[in-house]
Amino acid sequence: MRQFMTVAKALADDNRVRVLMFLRRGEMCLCQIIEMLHLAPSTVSKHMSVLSAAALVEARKEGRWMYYRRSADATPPIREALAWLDASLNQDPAVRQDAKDLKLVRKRPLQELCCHYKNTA
Amino acid sequence: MRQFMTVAKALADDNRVRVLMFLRRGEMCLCQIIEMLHLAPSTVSKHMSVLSAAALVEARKEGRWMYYRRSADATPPIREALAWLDASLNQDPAVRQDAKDLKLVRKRPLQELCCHYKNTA
DNA sequence: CGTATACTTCGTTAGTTGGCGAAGTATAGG
DNA sequence: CCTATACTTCGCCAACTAACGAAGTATACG
Repeated sequence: MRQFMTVAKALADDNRVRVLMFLRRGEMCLCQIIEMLHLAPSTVSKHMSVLSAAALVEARKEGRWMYYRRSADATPPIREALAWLDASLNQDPAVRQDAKDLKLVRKRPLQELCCHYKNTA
Repeated sequence: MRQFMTVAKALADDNRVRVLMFLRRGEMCLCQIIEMLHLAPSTVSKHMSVLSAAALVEARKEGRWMYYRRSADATPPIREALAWLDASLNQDPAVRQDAKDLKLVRKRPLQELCCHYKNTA
């Protein structure tokens, strides 16, 4: 029950759900997620730790960068949760717009994105 | 997105999830749910309105009593959500204990249960 | 080393949510 | 009608949460 509620509460926030939809297409650097959400780095970092604690995403550190992806070896409950999400939001206008924006963000070099600490590009 | 979030937020509360698990076995009167949750009638009523707004349950009025059941003609997203819930919690100890208690509550006549307003039976 | 960069942790604040009891609404029964 | 009962709505309070910026940690690079 406790475990289920951790997942349920993780899914009860718009921005975290958006991130999970971003990650359908593969892993992302934190700075890319920051760019997509237009939120403060500390806020996004917290969101990712919530998703991570719920085992909805896995994290990987590479040098100074953190990469996140949907959990690969997810348990059946987690897989069902993500299936529900995908089924519900696949056709969603906001999610589709995000997917469009994401394509552009993925094309930009990481160095350009990772400057959320001096300017708000 | 908005619709999905309504459902996700409805599932982000322990007591509401418990109610959805109660309703696996068929419809229940509000007073039975009150008895199971041991919460104030007004609180339970609010919980049920949240589940109702999310289309996770349907309500039926019969005289002075309100009956609730899992939505019969639920949309695919709602069905996926409930499937996720069932898959995650079927083996859960707390849910199993609730199921035991529920069997006893169902056997008691409604008149006996519906007295949450004078005594706390 | 020391500095810059990427991220995390901490403390604060504003908004949300779950709980209650009191008051309001609706229905059954005298 | 009038009362009792079943539920809902409202107003309040305590607890939680998302957001931020400032300070802290870790890694690359001169």
